[in-house]
Amino acid sequence: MKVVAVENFADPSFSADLIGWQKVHGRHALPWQNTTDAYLIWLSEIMLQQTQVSAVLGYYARFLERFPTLRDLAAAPVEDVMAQWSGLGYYTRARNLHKCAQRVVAEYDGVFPADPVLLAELPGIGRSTAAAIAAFSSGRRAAIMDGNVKRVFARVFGIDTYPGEKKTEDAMWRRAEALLPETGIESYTQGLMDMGATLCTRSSPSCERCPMQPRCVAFATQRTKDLPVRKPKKATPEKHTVMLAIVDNGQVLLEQRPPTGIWGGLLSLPELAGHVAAEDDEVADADHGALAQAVGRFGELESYDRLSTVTHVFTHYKLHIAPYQVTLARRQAMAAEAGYVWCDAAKLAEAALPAPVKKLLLDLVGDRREPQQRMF
DNA sequence: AAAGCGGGGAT
DNA sequence: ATCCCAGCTTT
Repeated sequence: MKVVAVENFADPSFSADLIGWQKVHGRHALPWQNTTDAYLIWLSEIMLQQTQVSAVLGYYARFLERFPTLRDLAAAPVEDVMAQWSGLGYYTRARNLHKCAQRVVAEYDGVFPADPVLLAELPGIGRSTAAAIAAFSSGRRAAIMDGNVKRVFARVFGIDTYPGEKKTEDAMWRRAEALLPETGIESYTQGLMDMGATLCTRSSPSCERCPMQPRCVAFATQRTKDLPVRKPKKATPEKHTVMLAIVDNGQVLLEQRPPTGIWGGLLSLPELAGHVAAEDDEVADADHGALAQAVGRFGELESYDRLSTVTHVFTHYKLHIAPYQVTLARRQAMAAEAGYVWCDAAKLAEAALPAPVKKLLLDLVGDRREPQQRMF
Protein backbone atom coordinates (compact mmCIF):
# COMPACT_ATOMS: atom_id res chain seq x y z
CA MET A 1 0.00 0.00 0.00
CA LYS A 2 1.34 3.31 -1.05
CA VAL A 3 1.37 6.16 1.42
CA VAL A 4 1.53 9.65 0.00
CA ALA A 5 2.61 12.63 1.97
CA VAL A 6 -0.12 15.25 1.91
CA GLU A 7 0.81 18.85 2.37
CA ASN A 8 -1.12 20.50 5.14
CA PHE A 9 -1.12 24.18 4.40
CA ALA A 10 -4.36 25.03 6.17
CA ASP A 11 -4.13 27.22 9.27
CA PRO A 12 -7.17 29.28 10.26
CA SER A 13 -5.10 31.38 12.65
CA PHE A 14 -3.16 32.82 9.74
CA SER A 15 -6.17 34.53 8.21
CA ALA A 16 -7.57 35.42 11.63
CA ASP A 17 -4.38 37.22 12.61
CA LEU A 18 -4.12 38.93 9.25
CA ILE A 19 -7.72 40.11 9.26
CA GLY A 20 -7.34 41.39 12.82
CA TRP A 21 -4.30 43.40 11.81
CA GLN A 22 -5.91 44.71 8.63
CA LYS A 23 -8.92 46.05 10.48
CA VAL A 24 -6.72 48.12 12.79
CA HIS A 25 -3.62 48.95 10.76
CA GLY A 26 -4.49 48.34 7.13
CA ARG A 27 -5.51 50.86 4.50
CA HIS A 28 -9.21 51.66 4.41
CA ALA A 29 -9.61 54.93 2.56
CA LEU A 30 -8.10 54.36 -0.87
CA PRO A 31 -10.37 55.67 -3.65
CA TRP A 32 -11.20 52.17 -4.87
CA GLN A 33 -12.08 50.82 -1.46
CA ASN A 34 -15.47 50.88 0.27
CA THR A 35 -17.28 49.99 -2.92
CA THR A 36 -18.44 46.80 -4.58
CA ASP A 37 -18.61 48.39 -8.03
CA ALA A 38 -16.61 46.01 -10.18
CA TYR A 39 -15.79 48.73 -12.68
CA LEU A 40 -14.08 50.86 -10.03
CA ILE A 41 -12.29 47.86 -8.57
CA TRP A 42 -11.22 46.43 -11.90
CA LEU A 43 -9.82 49.77 -13.02
CA SER A 44 -7.78 50.10 -9.83
CA GLU A 45 -6.43 46.57 -10.05
CA ILE A 46 -5.27 47.07 -13.62
CA MET A 47 -3.64 50.40 -12.78
CA LEU A 48 -1.98 48.84 -9.73
CA GLN A 49 -0.31 46.10 -11.77
CA GLN A 50 3.42 46.88 -11.61
CA THR A 51 2.59 50.39 -10.40
CA GLN A 52 2.59 51.84 -6.91
CA VAL A 53 -0.44 53.31 -5.20
CA SER A 54 1.10 56.78 -5.08
CA ALA A 55 1.57 56.81 -8.84
CA VAL A 56 -1.95 55.53 -9.50
CA LEU A 57 -3.99 57.97 -7.37
CA GLY A 58 -4.00 60.93 -9.77
CA TYR A 59 -4.54 58.82 -12.87
CA TYR A 60 -7.39 56.95 -11.26
CA ALA A 61 -9.32 60.13 -10.44
CA ARG A 62 -8.77 61.70 -13.87
CA PHE A 63 -9.63 58.47 -15.65
CA LEU A 64 -12.96 58.20 -13.89
CA GLU A 65 -13.78 61.81 -14.62
CA ARG A 66 -13.32 61.11 -18.31
CA PHE A 67 -14.87 57.61 -18.25
CA PRO A 68 -17.38 57.52 -15.37
CA THR A 69 -18.86 54.17 -16.35
CA LEU A 70 -17.80 50.99 -18.08
CA ARG A 71 -20.02 51.88 -21.03
CA ASP A 72 -18.36 55.27 -21.38
CA LEU A 73 -15.03 53.53 -21.56
CA ALA A 74 -16.20 50.89 -24.02
CA ALA A 75 -17.71 53.52 -26.31
CA ALA A 76 -14.65 55.77 -26.32
CA PRO A 77 -12.03 55.70 -29.08
CA VAL A 78 -8.95 53.81 -27.97
CA GLU A 79 -6.91 56.97 -28.57
CA ASP A 80 -8.80 58.69 -25.77
CA VAL A 81 -8.05 55.80 -23.46
CA MET A 82 -4.38 55.92 -24.35
CA ALA A 83 -4.35 59.67 -23.77
CA GLN A 84 -5.72 59.21 -20.25
CA TRP A 85 -3.17 56.48 -19.60
CA SER A 86 -0.30 58.52 -20.97
CA GLY A 87 2.46 58.60 -18.36
CA LEU A 88 1.40 55.52 -16.40
CA GLY A 89 3.47 53.14 -18.52
CA TYR A 90 2.89 49.54 -19.61
CA TYR A 91 0.53 50.69 -22.34
CA THR A 92 -0.70 47.25 -23.31
CA ARG A 93 -2.62 47.48 -20.04
CA ALA A 94 -4.56 50.40 -21.50
CA ARG A 95 -5.29 48.61 -24.78
CA ASN A 96 -6.43 45.53 -22.91
CA LEU A 97 -8.49 47.70 -20.59
CA HIS A 98 -10.37 49.10 -23.54
CA LYS A 99 -10.82 45.68 -25.15
CA CYS A 100 -11.99 44.28 -21.84
CA ALA A 101 -14.59 47.00 -21.42
CA GLN A 102 -15.97 46.29 -24.88
CA ARG A 103 -16.14 42.57 -24.21
CA VAL A 104 -17.91 42.98 -20.89
CA VAL A 105 -20.48 45.19 -22.61
CA ALA A 106 -20.86 42.76 -25.50
CA GLU A 107 -20.74 39.47 -23.62
CA TYR A 108 -22.06 40.34 -20.16
CA ASP A 109 -24.35 43.27 -20.91
CA GLY A 110 -21.95 45.62 -19.14
CA VAL A 111 -21.81 43.70 -15.87
CA PHE A 112 -18.57 42.01 -14.82
CA PRO A 113 -19.05 38.32 -14.00
CA ALA A 114 -18.60 37.36 -10.35
CA ASP A 115 -16.78 34.11 -11.14
CA PRO A 116 -13.00 34.59 -11.04
CA VAL A 117 -12.58 31.90 -13.69
CA LEU A 118 -14.70 33.91 -16.10
CA LEU A 119 -12.97 37.14 -15.14
CA ALA A 120 -9.60 35.61 -15.94
CA GLU A 121 -10.71 34.96 -19.52
CA LEU A 122 -10.97 38.69 -20.14
CA PRO A 123 -8.04 40.64 -21.61
CA GLY A 124 -5.61 42.04 -19.07
CA ILE A 125 -7.06 39.99 -16.23
CA GLY A 126 -5.01 37.03 -15.06
CA ARG A 127 -5.66 34.61 -12.26
CA SER A 128 -4.52 36.90 -9.47
CA THR A 129 -6.23 40.05 -10.70
CA ALA A 130 -9.40 38.06 -11.28
CA ALA A 131 -9.32 36.85 -7.70
CA ALA A 132 -8.86 40.35 -6.35
CA ILE A 133 -11.74 41.74 -8.39
CA ALA A 134 -14.00 38.84 -7.42
CA ALA A 135 -13.12 39.15 -3.74
CA PHE A 136 -13.65 42.89 -3.51
CA SER A 137 -16.71 43.16 -5.74
CA SER A 138 -18.52 39.92 -4.93
CA GLY A 139 -16.98 38.55 -1.75
CA ARG A 140 -15.89 35.45 -3.64
CA ARG A 141 -13.27 33.29 -1.94
CA ALA A 142 -10.34 33.32 -4.34
CA ALA A 143 -6.60 33.55 -3.81
CA ILE A 144 -4.38 36.32 -5.10
CA MET A 145 -0.71 35.73 -5.84
CA ASP A 146 1.47 38.68 -6.67
CA GLY A 147 4.95 39.76 -5.76
CA ASN A 148 3.84 40.97 -2.34
CA VAL A 149 2.18 37.68 -1.46
CA LYS A 150 5.15 35.70 -2.67
CA ARG A 151 7.43 37.75 -0.46
CA VAL A 152 5.20 37.39 2.61
CA PHE A 153 4.82 33.65 2.09
CA ALA A 154 8.50 33.10 1.42
CA ARG A 155 9.37 34.79 4.71
CA VAL A 156 6.57 33.62 6.98
CA PHE A 157 6.86 30.00 5.85
CA GLY A 158 10.58 29.99 5.18
CA ILE A 159 10.24 29.00 1.54
CA ASP A 160 13.81 28.92 0.33
CA THR A 161 13.36 28.00 -3.30
CA TYR A 162 13.07 30.59 -6.06
CA PRO A 163 9.43 31.78 -6.44
CA GLY A 164 9.96 32.25 -10.17
CA GLU A 165 10.38 28.50 -10.44
CA LYS A 166 7.16 26.81 -11.43
CA LYS A 167 7.26 24.18 -8.69
CA THR A 168 7.63 26.85 -6.04
CA GLU A 169 4.97 29.08 -7.50
CA ASP A 170 2.50 26.20 -7.81
CA ALA A 171 3.07 25.33 -4.16
CA MET A 172 2.50 28.96 -3.20
CA TRP A 173 -0.81 28.98 -5.07
CA ARG A 174 -1.90 25.83 -3.24
CA ARG A 175 -0.87 27.38 0.04
CA ALA A 176 -2.75 30.56 -0.80
CA GLU A 177 -5.92 28.56 -1.52
CA ALA A 178 -5.56 26.59 1.71
CA LEU A 179 -5.15 29.72 3.83
CA LEU A 180 -8.27 31.51 2.57
CA PRO A 181 -10.65 32.43 5.39
CA GLU A 182 -14.22 31.15 5.45
CA THR A 183 -15.47 34.70 5.90
CA GLY A 184 -13.97 38.14 5.50
CA ILE A 185 -12.25 37.56 2.18
CA GLU A 186 -12.20 41.31 1.51
CA SER A 187 -10.26 42.18 4.68
CA TYR A 188 -8.04 39.17 4.21
CA THR A 189 -7.14 40.00 0.63
CA GLN A 190 -6.60 43.67 1.40
CA GLY A 191 -4.55 42.69 4.45
CA LEU A 192 -2.25 40.52 2.37
CA MET A 193 -1.71 43.40 -0.06
CA ASP A 194 -1.20 45.97 2.71
CA MET A 195 1.21 43.81 4.65
CA GLY A 196 3.37 43.24 1.62
CA ALA A 197 3.28 46.91 0.66
CA THR A 198 3.75 48.53 4.05
CA LEU A 199 5.39 46.03 6.43
CA CYS A 200 6.93 43.10 4.66
CA THR A 201 8.80 45.23 2.15
CA ARG A 202 11.61 43.96 -0.02
CA SER A 203 14.32 45.74 1.97
CA SER A 204 14.23 46.62 5.65
CA PRO A 205 10.84 45.14 6.57
CA SER A 206 9.12 46.39 9.74
CA CYS A 207 9.12 43.10 11.61
CA GLU A 208 8.58 44.80 14.98
CA ARG A 209 5.11 45.88 13.84
CA CYS A 210 4.23 42.70 11.97
CA PRO A 211 1.32 40.56 13.07
CA MET A 212 3.05 37.53 11.58
CA GLN A 213 6.23 37.97 13.57
CA PRO A 214 5.51 35.15 16.08
CA ARG A 215 5.00 32.66 13.26
CA CYS A 216 7.55 34.07 10.78
CA VAL A 217 10.29 31.60 9.93
CA ALA A 218 12.46 34.29 8.32
CA PHE A 219 12.25 36.46 11.44
CA ALA A 220 13.03 33.59 13.78
CA THR A 221 16.05 32.54 11.76
CA GLN A 222 17.11 36.09 10.84
CA ARG A 223 16.75 35.45 7.15
CA THR A 224 14.43 38.28 6.13
CA LYS A 225 17.29 39.62 4.06
CA ASP A 226 17.70 36.32 2.23
CA LEU A 227 14.04 35.53 1.60
CA PRO A 228 12.55 35.33 -0.89
CA VAL A 229 15.59 33.86 -2.59
CA ARG A 230 16.81 35.91 -5.50
CA LYS A 231 16.71 34.82 -9.05
CA PRO A 232 19.60 32.44 -9.61
CA LYS A 233 21.91 34.29 -11.92
CA LYS A 234 22.94 32.18 -14.85
CA ALA A 235 26.65 31.85 -15.35
CA THR A 236 27.80 34.40 -17.84
CA PRO A 237 29.02 32.81 -21.05
CA GLU A 238 32.73 33.01 -21.70
CA LYS A 239 34.22 33.94 -25.03
CA HIS A 240 37.79 33.81 -26.21
CA THR A 241 39.72 35.68 -28.80
CA VAL A 242 43.28 36.12 -29.97
CA MET A 243 44.40 39.70 -30.61
CA LEU A 244 47.45 40.71 -32.56
CA ALA A 245 49.53 43.61 -31.32
CA ILE A 246 51.57 44.17 -34.45
CA VAL A 247 54.33 46.59 -33.59
CA ASP A 248 56.55 48.11 -36.23
CA ASN A 249 58.76 51.14 -36.16
CA GLY A 250 57.21 52.56 -33.01
CA GLN A 251 53.67 52.13 -34.33
CA VAL A 252 50.85 49.67 -33.57
CA LEU A 253 48.38 48.43 -36.17
CA LEU A 254 44.77 49.18 -35.22
CA GLU A 255 41.60 47.95 -36.84
CA GLN A 256 38.34 49.92 -37.21
CA ARG A 257 35.47 47.92 -35.70
CA PRO A 258 32.04 47.75 -37.35
CA PRO A 259 29.63 50.49 -36.27
CA THR A 260 27.31 48.15 -34.36
CA GLY A 261 27.88 45.36 -31.90
CA ILE A 262 30.56 45.03 -29.32
CA TRP A 263 32.80 48.10 -29.16
CA GLY A 264 30.92 49.52 -32.15
CA GLY A 265 32.86 52.16 -34.04
CA LEU A 266 35.93 51.98 -31.85
CA LEU A 267 39.41 51.10 -32.94
CA SER A 268 40.79 47.82 -31.65
CA LEU A 269 43.43 45.24 -32.40
CA PRO A 270 43.10 42.83 -35.33
CA GLU A 271 41.80 39.47 -34.17
CA LEU A 272 42.83 36.04 -35.26
CA ALA A 273 39.80 34.78 -37.13
CA GLY A 274 38.27 31.40 -36.47
CA HIS A 275 40.32 30.69 -33.41
CA VAL A 276 38.56 28.23 -31.19
CA ALA A 277 39.70 28.65 -27.65
CA ALA A 278 40.44 26.29 -24.86
CA GLU A 279 38.79 26.10 -21.48
CA ASP A 280 37.75 28.72 -18.95
CA ASP A 281 40.06 31.68 -18.74
CA GLU A 282 42.84 30.16 -20.76
CA VAL A 283 43.17 30.51 -24.48
CA ALA A 284 45.05 27.90 -26.41
CA ASP A 285 48.22 29.02 -28.10
CA ALA A 286 47.74 30.10 -31.67
CA ASP A 287 49.83 28.02 -34.04
CA HIS A 288 52.62 29.52 -36.03
CA GLY A 289 50.98 28.95 -39.41
CA ALA A 290 47.74 30.69 -38.48
CA LEU A 291 49.64 33.65 -37.09
CA ALA A 292 51.88 33.99 -40.11
CA GLN A 293 48.88 33.84 -42.39
CA ALA A 294 46.90 36.43 -40.39
CA VAL A 295 49.85 38.76 -40.24
CA GLY A 296 50.67 38.24 -43.92
CA ARG A 297 48.41 40.96 -45.23
CA PHE A 298 50.17 43.52 -43.07
CA GLY A 299 53.76 42.46 -43.63
CA GLU A 300 56.25 39.70 -43.25
CA LEU A 301 56.25 37.99 -39.86
CA GLU A 302 59.51 38.23 -38.02
CA SER A 303 58.74 37.04 -34.50
CA TYR A 304 55.88 36.77 -32.04
CA ASP A 305 55.45 36.53 -28.32
CA ARG A 306 52.44 35.30 -26.38
CA LEU A 307 51.45 37.85 -23.73
CA SER A 308 49.41 37.00 -20.67
CA THR A 309 45.65 36.63 -21.03
CA VAL A 310 43.46 39.65 -20.31
CA THR A 311 39.91 39.04 -19.08
CA HIS A 312 37.24 41.66 -19.59
CA VAL A 313 33.79 41.34 -17.99
CA PHE A 314 30.78 42.61 -19.91
CA THR A 315 27.22 42.62 -18.63
CA HIS A 316 26.34 39.58 -20.72
CA TYR A 317 29.60 37.68 -21.04
CA LYS A 318 33.27 37.39 -20.15
CA LEU A 319 35.82 37.92 -22.84
CA HIS A 320 39.25 36.36 -22.53
CA ILE A 321 41.81 38.02 -24.75
CA ALA A 322 45.02 36.20 -25.65
CA PRO A 323 47.29 38.92 -27.02
CA TYR A 324 50.29 38.25 -29.21
CA GLN A 325 52.99 40.80 -29.70
CA VAL A 326 54.13 40.53 -33.28
CA THR A 327 57.09 42.15 -34.99
CA LEU A 328 57.44 42.50 -38.72
CA ALA A 329 60.48 42.01 -40.89
CA ARG A 330 58.92 44.17 -43.56
CA ARG A 331 55.76 46.27 -43.55
CA GLN A 332 53.25 45.82 -46.37
CA ALA A 333 51.72 48.90 -47.97
CA MET A 334 47.97 49.12 -47.33
CA ALA A 335 45.11 51.04 -48.86
CA ALA A 336 44.01 53.81 -46.52
CA GLU A 337 40.33 52.84 -46.74
CA ALA A 338 40.98 49.27 -45.64
CA GLY A 339 39.90 50.06 -42.11
CA TYR A 340 43.38 49.74 -40.61
CA VAL A 341 45.59 52.43 -39.25
CA TRP A 342 49.13 52.51 -37.90
CA CYS A 343 49.03 54.43 -34.64
CA ASP A 344 52.08 56.01 -33.02
CA ALA A 345 52.71 54.39 -29.67
CA ALA A 346 52.77 57.85 -28.12
CA LYS A 347 49.20 58.47 -29.30
CA LEU A 348 47.65 55.26 -28.01
CA ALA A 349 46.48 56.92 -24.81
CA GLU A 350 44.25 59.28 -26.81
CA ALA A 351 43.01 56.71 -29.34
CA ALA A 352 39.36 55.56 -29.37
CA LEU A 353 40.16 52.15 -27.96
CA PRO A 354 38.14 49.89 -25.65
CA ALA A 355 39.47 50.18 -22.11
CA PRO A 356 40.95 46.66 -21.86
CA VAL A 357 42.66 47.01 -25.23
CA LYS A 358 44.05 50.40 -24.35
CA LYS A 359 45.42 49.10 -21.07
CA LEU A 360 46.93 46.10 -22.74
CA LEU A 361 48.72 48.29 -25.28
CA LEU A 362 49.90 50.87 -22.80
CA ASP A 363 51.32 48.11 -20.63
CA LEU A 364 53.03 46.77 -23.72
CA VAL A 365 54.59 49.93 -25.15
CA GLY A 366 54.67 51.91 -21.93
CA ASP A 367 52.65 55.07 -21.49
CA ARG A 368 54.70 57.55 -23.46
CA ARG A 369 52.67 60.61 -22.62
CA GLU A 370 54.26 63.35 -20.56
CA PRO A 371 53.89 62.23 -16.94
CA GLN A 372 51.15 64.05 -15.07
CA GLN A 373 52.36 66.38 -12.36
CA ARG A 374 52.01 64.72 -9.00
CA MET A 375 50.01 66.63 -6.43
CA PHE A 376 51.65 64.97 -3.44
C1' DA B 1 23.00 47.85 -13.76
C1' DA B 2 20.49 44.05 -12.31
C1' DA B 3 16.31 42.14 -10.44
C1' DG B 4 11.38 42.29 -10.01
C1' DC B 5 6.94 42.14 -12.03
C1' DG B 6 1.48 40.04 -13.78
C1' DG B 7 -0.12 39.13 -18.12
C1' DG B 8 0.37 37.96 -22.96
C1' DG B 9 2.29 35.65 -26.62
C1' DA B 10 5.06 32.12 -28.48
C1' DT B 11 6.45 27.38 -28.59
C1' DA C 1 0.95 23.41 -20.81
C1' DT C 2 5.28 25.86 -20.30
C1' DC C 3 8.76 29.26 -21.26
C1' DC C 4 10.01 33.86 -22.16
C1' DC C 5 9.30 38.60 -23.25
C1' DA C 6 8.00 43.90 -22.99
C1' DG C 7 8.36 47.79 -20.63
C1' DC C 8 9.09 50.18 -16.59
C1' DT C 9 10.64 50.63 -11.49
C1' DT C 10 13.48 49.81 -7.58
C1' DT C 11 17.58 48.59 -5.26
